Amino acid sequence: MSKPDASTPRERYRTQVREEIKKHAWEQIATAGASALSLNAIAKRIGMSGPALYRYFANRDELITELIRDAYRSLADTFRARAEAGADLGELAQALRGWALEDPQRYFLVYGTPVPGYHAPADTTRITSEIMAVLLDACTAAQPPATPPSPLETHLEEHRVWARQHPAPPSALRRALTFWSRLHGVLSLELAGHFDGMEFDPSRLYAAEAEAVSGR
Amino acid sequence: MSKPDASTPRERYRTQVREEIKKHAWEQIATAGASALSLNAIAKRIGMSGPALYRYFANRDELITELIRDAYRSLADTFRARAEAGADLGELAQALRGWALEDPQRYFLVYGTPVPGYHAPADTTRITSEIMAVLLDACTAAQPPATPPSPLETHLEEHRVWARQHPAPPSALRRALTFWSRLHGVLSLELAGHFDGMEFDPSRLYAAEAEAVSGR
DNA sequence: TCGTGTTAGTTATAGGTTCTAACGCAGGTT
DNA sequence: AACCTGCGTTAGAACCTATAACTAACACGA
Repeated sequence: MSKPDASTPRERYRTQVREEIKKHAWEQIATAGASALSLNAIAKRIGMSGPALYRYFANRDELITELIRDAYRSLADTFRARAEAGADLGELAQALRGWALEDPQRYFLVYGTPVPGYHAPADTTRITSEIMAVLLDACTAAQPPATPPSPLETHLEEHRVWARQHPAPPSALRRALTFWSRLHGVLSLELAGHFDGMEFDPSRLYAAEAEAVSGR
Repeated sequence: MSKPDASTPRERYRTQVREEIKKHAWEQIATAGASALSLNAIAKRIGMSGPALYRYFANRDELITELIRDAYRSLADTFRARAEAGADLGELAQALRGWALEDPQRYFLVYGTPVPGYHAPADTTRITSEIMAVLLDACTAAQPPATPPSPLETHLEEHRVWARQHPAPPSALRRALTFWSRLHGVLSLELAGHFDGMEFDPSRLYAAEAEAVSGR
């Protein structure tokens, strides 16, 4: 699915088993959440006994880290694909929602409650900045009507290291952040079921926020 | 803290122990998150052996449910207190942020990743609608410049059961929802550490969103 | 004051988890 | 063909939730 399956048959077998483990892990996460992920249960379903799994993942955390990495990778891929197809901010917003609804637990794995001790490995930041780059592209393309920069925008202009070398104007920096935070706001409340009792349609709220953030 | 401690000394002792259990549970959650909450560890720290704790809480879920209820109660109380002190939307936003930063894990317990099987008990919805009522009051007070209702606003007007009997105009319904979702968006990203690498000040973004949602 | 029922605590136990250790064995490597 | 690397096994330690059975202390009515 990702690596070109190198050299030795040993390695090929190894990555194949790793992939199968991850597949079952995703199924388990989708139904019961990440906290209920059991290495034992996965091993048994694959057909091998408990500890064998530790040949492939050092521990539970490493498996989850791998899943998080894959989730980020998946989001970055769909984002980039849509962007290369010429998507504007509104379409990116829709892509984000589609990706989230496709597998809510995957969304929560990335954007949900973090476990206090855990720190993401360095290479996930590379993926997140890839996502951010796509977003900044789209925000820069969405030409804003020239207005005097807000205090927030000047602050962002002074702290723009997170945008790497991207030549986005301050208004685009602000727009990217609000895109992210507003859409995540609606999405996470919806996926967490906080709109459940209420009878309105969350997609309408999402659409309104997406429109507001795409520049009227 | 809540109940007036009724009748018998047995009951008083009982609620006292329950309260101590919850106190230790909160400490544990604050440092290691809700998923790492261990009844055994709590019992030992209190000075009694494991299973004794089951006299006070039927199981782990019931304890966590109780904590969630308390968290909701706490948020509703601070919200209502500020509202009764004449706070407008901007001050409510600040109160929300203060409450969240005070104990991030408490915030996540309420607004974080839900466990798939879990369903909140009926009486928490009463608390949430109390919070919503305060919010709707403030949104109605923030007199919007009369504009033609957006599609979202007419949709909300047609599905306003979640607002109970509150006489908020459609624009206030929309404002309450965006208040909630936008502020939650910034807050949850910040608390989850997604802004960590970036060097800008999240409180500035929050302030900007709070201002935008309070009606310029 | 003396039973009697309730309740809080105990230990023992069952079944679950992650993860380590020690071992056999087969397949790939040389 | 012989080696040896590495996969999978079982055993077991140290946790966890939760139940069962039992004891001790307390509350209260006769």
